[in-house]
Amino acid sequence: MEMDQLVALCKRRGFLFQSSEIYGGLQGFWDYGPMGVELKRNVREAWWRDMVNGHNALDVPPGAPSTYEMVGLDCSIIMHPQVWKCSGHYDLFHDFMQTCRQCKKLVRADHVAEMLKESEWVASLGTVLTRGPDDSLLDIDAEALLKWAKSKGRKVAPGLALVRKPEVTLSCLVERIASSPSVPLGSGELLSYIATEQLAVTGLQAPCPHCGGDLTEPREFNLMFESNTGAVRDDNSKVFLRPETAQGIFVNFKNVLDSTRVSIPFGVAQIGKSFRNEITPRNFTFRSREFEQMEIEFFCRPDQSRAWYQYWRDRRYKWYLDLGLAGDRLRLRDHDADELSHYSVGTADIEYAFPFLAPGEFGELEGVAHRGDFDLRSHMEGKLVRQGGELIVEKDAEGKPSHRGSGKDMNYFDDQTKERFIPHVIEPSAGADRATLAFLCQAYTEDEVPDEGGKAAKRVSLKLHPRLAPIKAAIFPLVKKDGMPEVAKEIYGELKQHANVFYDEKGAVGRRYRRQDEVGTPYCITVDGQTLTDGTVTIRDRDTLKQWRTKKDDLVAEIRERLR
RNA sequence: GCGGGUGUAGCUCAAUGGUAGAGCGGUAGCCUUCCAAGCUACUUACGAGGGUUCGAUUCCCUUCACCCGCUCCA
Repeated sequence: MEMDQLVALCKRRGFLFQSSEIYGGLQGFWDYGPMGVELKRNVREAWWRDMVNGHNALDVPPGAPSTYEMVGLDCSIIMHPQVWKCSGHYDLFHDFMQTCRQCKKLVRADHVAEMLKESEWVASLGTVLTRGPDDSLLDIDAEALLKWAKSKGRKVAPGLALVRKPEVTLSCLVERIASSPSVPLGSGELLSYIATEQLAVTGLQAPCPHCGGDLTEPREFNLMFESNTGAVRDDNSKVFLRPETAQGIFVNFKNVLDSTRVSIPFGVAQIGKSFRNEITPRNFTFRSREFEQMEIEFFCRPDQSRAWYQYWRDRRYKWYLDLGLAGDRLRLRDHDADELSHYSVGTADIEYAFPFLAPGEFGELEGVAHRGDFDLRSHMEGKLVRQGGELIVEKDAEGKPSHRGSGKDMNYFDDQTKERFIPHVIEPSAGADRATLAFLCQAYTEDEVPDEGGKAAKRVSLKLHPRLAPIKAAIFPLVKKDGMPEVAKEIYGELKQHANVFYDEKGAVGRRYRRQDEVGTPYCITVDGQTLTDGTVTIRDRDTLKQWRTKKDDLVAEIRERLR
């Protein structure tokens, strides 16, 4: 399936529109149409029902170490700025980036020095320099540099000023050495000199690790949306739209404990919007700047956390399978150790092979992370960093915490064992929009069905799970006469009390079937001549096209059964 | 943020420096007894702003959005 076809169908049938479309659209923002809003609501409700509401706290679910409780929360989108400072988002999401003016590549400012050490062209340059034991430069051989620039350098560092304008660049370097011969020239300074084309105009410039070209000044790419509270806009009034829903759960940990009588192990669930000012929103709704998360923070004893991690990882994977994502397009991938976040002991991604990705590539639907006690401790003690194997409070130059925590005690007291500890956290964090998109991609089907004359005709249908389908059933009179519409309308009124059903009497019945196929309606109920004599109707299955007769009085029970 | 490509009706696609067409769709009606039938009528577009020009959808500039690559991100 080509993504274009799905995008076209989504627009045509009212699943997804570009935000603010009449004004040309806004990158990274999307609107759900009348069909889309039902679909996404069904995704959310399936999740809430399966994870929270419908969870039986008295039974041990398959694969779970024990029984557990589940409750929900709905937290504000804008929270105290200190929340994001302690969580690490404030520092992490303030990346400074530099662009190479020659090769146009984008690099993180704080990675440049490290990347230069590993750069191919720097290594090549190193072969013509003489170094002392402490890596300082002993001698600058202008002849050798020039020779390198005109041969090897031309290949590995085409953007380097020394390569593009060797004489000009070298003369600046020579002048520098002549003017202050007592100050030794470090290798970093040398790299800057040979990367600088017009010293007088631009000053020294940092070289690009890729091509040696000159980098722009570091510019801030803040991934958190900012706003201000109150009338005065200054640094003190600055607030952020949450980049994840999780922190609302952590900061309410004590409130939940004190108000609900839950005891460990238990999970707190939340569904809500989050915002990230992504540099490059791409791939339909997959990477949006405003998106909805479905997150669980599951609190447990540290010694049981691995078992719970395993449980949630498998439980969440199965959830997608049960709702129709194909096993060969869905995978559960454990992160490599070097890929893990600074706080995580283990993380697995649930990924789907979206059609916009290259063959063999997968996109993340959900991350299931073992977060240890990182989050609760962060809000208790202040922003944490890993040092050796330990998490310690990050300190500034004066030795004070760089971001002070709340100071509130996040310990849990176990009445059974009389132990006091900070619970460990398992976090299954799912994207509602990504799940919705995956279900749409999976459901999109083109097949051939015989038309009126018996010839094969192309059909587009959405083979959505009945729980997810926006419209659960459509009710048609076969023709618009002989009292059929009256009976059909009666059935519609009856069913509408139980499910989102749709009535249609316009045009040929085949056309009405096709229209429902395109929005994924699993069942079509048709009132025909026989209905008027024996009270039965036909039910037509979207995927098999099979039809069978049911007494119209049994319809409510049958449809409800089929929608479970 | 950079480079390349693309923007004409709800969708797919034409034509044009001088009144923008079609197919499909949608709406209404007729007809129609099970998979997009037929007939009639109606409906709807040059992404936005500026410039050149007597006149711009067409040429130029800017901008916005989408696609591909870089980069980033989960």
